[in-house]
Amino acid sequence: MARPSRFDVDQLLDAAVRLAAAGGPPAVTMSAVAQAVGAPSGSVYHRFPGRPALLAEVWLRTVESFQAGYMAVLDAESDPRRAARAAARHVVAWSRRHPAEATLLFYGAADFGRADWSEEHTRRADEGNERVFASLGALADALGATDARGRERIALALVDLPLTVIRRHLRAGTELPPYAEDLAEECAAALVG
Amino acid sequence: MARPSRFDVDQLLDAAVRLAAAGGPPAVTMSAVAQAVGAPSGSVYHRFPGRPALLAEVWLRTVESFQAGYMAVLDAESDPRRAARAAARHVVAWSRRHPAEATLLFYGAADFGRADWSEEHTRRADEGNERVFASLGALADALGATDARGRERIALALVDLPLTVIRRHLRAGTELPPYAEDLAEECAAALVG
DNA sequence: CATTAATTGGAGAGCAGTCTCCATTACCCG
DNA sequence: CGGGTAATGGAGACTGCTCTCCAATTAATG
Repeated sequence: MARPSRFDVDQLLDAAVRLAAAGGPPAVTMSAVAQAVGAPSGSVYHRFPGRPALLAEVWLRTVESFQAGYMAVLDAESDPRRAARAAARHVVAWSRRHPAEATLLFYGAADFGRADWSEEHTRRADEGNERVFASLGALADALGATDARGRERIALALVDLPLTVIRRHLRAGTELPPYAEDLAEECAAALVG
Repeated sequence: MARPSRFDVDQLLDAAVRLAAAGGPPAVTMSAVAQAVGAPSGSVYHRFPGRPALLAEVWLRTVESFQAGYMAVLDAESDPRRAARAAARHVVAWSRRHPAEATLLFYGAADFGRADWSEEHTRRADEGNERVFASLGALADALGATDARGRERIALALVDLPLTVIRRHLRAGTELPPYAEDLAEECAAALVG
């Protein structure tokens, strides 16, 4: 029906992810993305109404991809202790497979301009978080963690700590060692008790 | 000898810390700092040769203040297990006392424009890190952690994990609960073994 | 009181990035 | 083969930030 597109949304988002991983969210400028794929800036504005929308999509696509895999792992295992270990491993394995995307996770939605997002984008972000929060809460119950402190300890063990293992190496610029998955799993197990 | 200054370095850095905590490093513009203290932009350039130097000083003053207190705690206690617990507690206690500064720790030197820093600033950053790394290495030895993996686990327990406890709440916007110090200490103990 | 030196105060040049606008291009369909 | 449609390609207005420059101000000093 019309002229075929040379630049599709995912191609632009991929470039944006690379830029963000290399230089942080501020490096994701409309012109930089355009230049990265060899397009004029007008083409970027054809796909995204503005920079806030582009940043929101970069963030949401990354986080939702991470969360989808994470929750799949949580739900696949019925024994809570084994689910906990698998979850911790998964975080590291996912980051190993998606290094640029993992880098983005160490920023927050705020760094991607959440304040300027559309209501729709904000809602998507909140819903994703709530879903993970709910799954994690159910697992915490199964593990006998009843109060806020116990739940926090579970969240630390299954999400934050594995991510931190990655972060140490990204920060230092050293390569992720082969034992990273084991380390995350064994630390998670130690914290879950 | 001369006209007295209305705006001193620390006053400008304090404002910069507040801006960075609220809006991330990109929010620390020369004009924003000037406006925050009620000065014209020229006055900021009188104290700092440019934005890279300002960002470097903001980062280094914060990190060095954190590291000084941290190493004092590590050195004050000779029993390694007690030192470990005290260190974890200290990270949380320091962050509670310095919420804005703690927020900055979740960025990296790269986000504060390390690539544009002077050689002097880069050196200061590296030296601080090496000192902490050395102290932590000594403690790891005392705890019987010999290989890279064991050392990494110690670092996770004594630095990254306590910081992560803070980060969860800063991200979510919830207040730091009173049990945070205990939680960090008990998690660190569990990881140190 | 005049000199001197450090500092303020602010105007504005230059630049980078966002976003608008619209002519042009290329494909699909009847 | 020509009309309709979706996309490109790029020029340029506008905005906000960095940084320069220099006159005006203020206090200590001899």
